[in-house]
Amino acid sequence: MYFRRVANCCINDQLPITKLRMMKIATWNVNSIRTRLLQVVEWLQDNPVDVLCLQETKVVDADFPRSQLEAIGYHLYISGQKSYNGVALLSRTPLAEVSMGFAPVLGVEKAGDFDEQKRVIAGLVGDVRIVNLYVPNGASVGSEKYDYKLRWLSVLREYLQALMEKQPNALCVCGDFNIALEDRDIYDPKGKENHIMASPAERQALQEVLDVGLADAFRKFTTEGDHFSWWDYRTNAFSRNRGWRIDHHYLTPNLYQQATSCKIDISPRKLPQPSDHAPVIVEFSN
DNA sequence: ATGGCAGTTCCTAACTGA
Repeated sequence: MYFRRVANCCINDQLPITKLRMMKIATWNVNSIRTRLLQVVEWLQDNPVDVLCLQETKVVDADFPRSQLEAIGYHLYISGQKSYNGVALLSRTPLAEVSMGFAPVLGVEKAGDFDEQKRVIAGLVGDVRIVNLYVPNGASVGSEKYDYKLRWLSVLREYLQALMEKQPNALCVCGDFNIALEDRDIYDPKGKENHIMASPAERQALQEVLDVGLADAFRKFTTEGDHFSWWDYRTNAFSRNRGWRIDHHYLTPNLYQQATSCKIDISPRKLPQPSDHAPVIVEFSN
């Protein structure tokens, strides 16, 4: 019901079957779209996903490198700023109801100043609403930015709650969350209790977001640790697989049920001049 | 304990990231 049924057809004019409709949604923090453009183009040619959610584009909308991405068949929806943050949705079909920031859903008063940083873009593909997020990093536990991160997550919870109440679509909330929710999401969780991305208050804040009714697509298929989506550029962290799983797809139950795989593609992380994050792809079938 | 590396701009120094 969340995908268009493509066609009913018959085998030997007897058995009507319905063709399955597949859909792939990927998320990738590219750490500057201008620096990573060729890698993104080549990755999309090898992995023609329906929607790619980008974070940390680091460019104002007027300077976003559109043409090469449009040339390979993607519609672009972008919300960027100078130097920092910035999110984008790339879709093979036009998206409906595209919105940037919290204000279109929460109103300007509740959104406050949180939309000054470009971290939220959402749109509707078929009956699936995709929310693409770049959650604040938080610097260090106890810092002013850490407090901002916690307050931002509180606003996010209200935003998602409102989205689900207004229009109960199938919801895919994905992006760079800058939080490893569980110890198995970190290469070595020992001594990380006071570490940014692993502190109890951050995890609790994210859990409260998920409590609106979202589940981790990756953990439907993979329970063990040692699967990561981000590796520090320093100290050869990638070659030693000292990583963190901080890029996620969180799904409402209807969509969670339809998920058939969720995989991290580490191959772009091996390239020269890589992003420090790897793309993560979830696949659905109805 | 500290810094390691990378991207951007206020560009050869300072900032942010995670």
